Amino acid sequence: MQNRDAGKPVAKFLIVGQNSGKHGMKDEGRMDAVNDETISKRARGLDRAFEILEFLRVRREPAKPNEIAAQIGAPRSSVYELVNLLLRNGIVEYTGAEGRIYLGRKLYFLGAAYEDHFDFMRECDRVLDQLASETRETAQFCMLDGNKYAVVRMREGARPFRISSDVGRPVPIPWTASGRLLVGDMSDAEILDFIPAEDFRLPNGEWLPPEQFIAEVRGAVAAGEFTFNSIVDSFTHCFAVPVKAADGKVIATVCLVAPRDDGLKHRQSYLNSLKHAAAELTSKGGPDT
Amino acid sequence: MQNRDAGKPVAKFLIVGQNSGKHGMKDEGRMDAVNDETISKRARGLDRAFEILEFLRVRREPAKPNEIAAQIGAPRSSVYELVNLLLRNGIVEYTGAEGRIYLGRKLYFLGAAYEDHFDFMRECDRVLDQLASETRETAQFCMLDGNKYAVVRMREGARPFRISSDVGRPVPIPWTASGRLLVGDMSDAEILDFIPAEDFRLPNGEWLPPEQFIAEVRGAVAAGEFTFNSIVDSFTHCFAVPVKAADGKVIATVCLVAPRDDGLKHRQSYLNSLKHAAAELTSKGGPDT
DNA sequence: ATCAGATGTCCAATATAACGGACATAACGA
DNA sequence: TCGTTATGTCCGTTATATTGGACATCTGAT
Repeated sequence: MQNRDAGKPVAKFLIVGQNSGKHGMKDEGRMDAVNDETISKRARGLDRAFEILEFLRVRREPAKPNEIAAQIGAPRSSVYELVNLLLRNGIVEYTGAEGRIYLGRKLYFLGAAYEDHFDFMRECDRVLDQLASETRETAQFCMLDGNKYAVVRMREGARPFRISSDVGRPVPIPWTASGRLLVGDMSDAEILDFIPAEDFRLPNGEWLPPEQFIAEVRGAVAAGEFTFNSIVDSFTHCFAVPVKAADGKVIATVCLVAPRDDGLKHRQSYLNSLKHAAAELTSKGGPDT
Repeated sequence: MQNRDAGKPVAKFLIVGQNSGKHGMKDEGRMDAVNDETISKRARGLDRAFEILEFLRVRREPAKPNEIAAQIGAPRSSVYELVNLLLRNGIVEYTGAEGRIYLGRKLYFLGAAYEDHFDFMRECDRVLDQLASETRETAQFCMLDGNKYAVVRMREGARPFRISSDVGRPVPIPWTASGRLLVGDMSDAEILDFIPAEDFRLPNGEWLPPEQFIAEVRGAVAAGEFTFNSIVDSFTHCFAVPVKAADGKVIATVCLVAPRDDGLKHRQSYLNSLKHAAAELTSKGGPDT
């Protein structure tokens, strides 16, 4: 469906949230929204606000404040208050009918500024373009988003029926080929701690034993690639290779999503293209150091 | 410089923040950040947070928390606190060296979701593409952002030296051709109230008498177009025509930015293309009703 | 007509977020 | 060397933001 500007030129880079250990600012909390332990009574407005935005983002359609409150389990009065603040700031907007609201233009602008900042992303698009035209398959650039996998950038292939996915939609790591590479730098324990247990339950209901997943991770890292018939559907074959930062850490992946028969038929040539692409991105270095 | 995906396909629409009068939610505050009257002592965290994001956006490069505090005139301790919250949420990220921070990936995702939601934007890109290829000039889709003008979508022309502007950067309304159309629905008093007085000071230091501006507005609305040698530089000629919502209100403009000689030479044909483009967008209706 | 749920508004109580200012380093010139 | 500035941290005070709940409509179902 989607397909956000798999297009032409475009912006720049993307940093891993690696907090880089040293310079300043204590690393306190970590983790997503959830509190650490003692259930603190009142939630912070700012956190709630981003919960609302996140809710709208995954829902992908407008909602009424009342409904939002119910869905995210927040006090209605708080949500109304926050929604008003967000409206004032242009972060959310009234949409068409019925006081429903949705993500606002300001967010678009902020996102655009993010893109602009990173030269790497432009490079990334160039590489994806080339990949897609070489293989005629859908090419993607993927990263971790918290403890989920997400497509950051995508270029659809040149088929009559194109395969694509939502940019930015969080997907459980074990469901994806890239997932095998993106957690490659962690120890077994870290991986198990990092990935929510329920994410090993595949969309078809099957249970992927974490040990098996970890074994695949180790294999993928060693091989510098991972390919499989996707486990989220029945017709695609996925190819993923790592993109590494200067220090050798895996910061992203480049992927191809192909129909199964084509995937198997062109396996070697696809992998070659992919590795070439990843090498180009890797050499361009990571963050704007 | 920039040039965010003037590219191919892409997303959807864009709503005017028109608050549409009726349904629910009292319209309280209005306006940008600034308080209404009594200088309330403490600023709200959420507002401050977006002030920070906005600051980074216009600055267009990373900054240290300390510096941000100084620049936006906020207490340092507050800024440090907020920055930490934003970091936790992935809204801002550490960038390269020195605890500097910048807009984060999450914002990119939120912005992408905004785009996706609106079919109109896809249509818009199609129209801009066509405009740009017809005329070989830079084509833009512009709207108001609060009480400023902003380019929402852009397609660069096919010249060796291309003309472009930043997507989303706020520009004083009187500096732009589109500005003459975008405030066309307001009364004289409303216009003067809406546009900050200092925005009538042009970038070259000259003072544009508000009466003159208003006269131009009335003329532009009547003609359904506005063209002039840009007052922000010495080499461009700008063309703007309105895009209207179903109710006839001007919600946006489509523009061309051309070198002066070409602009004058092809004036009529450019205007024709532009009006055709605007008509297409207008007929596609506004918001996702 | 009646009822239950969904929706928006208002308000007082109190947990706490924003603030100012003190403190500790690091970086930098003179 | 020393003083000055830039930077990050910590903490007590207090203004206030968040919250629960009461209220008022509106809707649709029965």
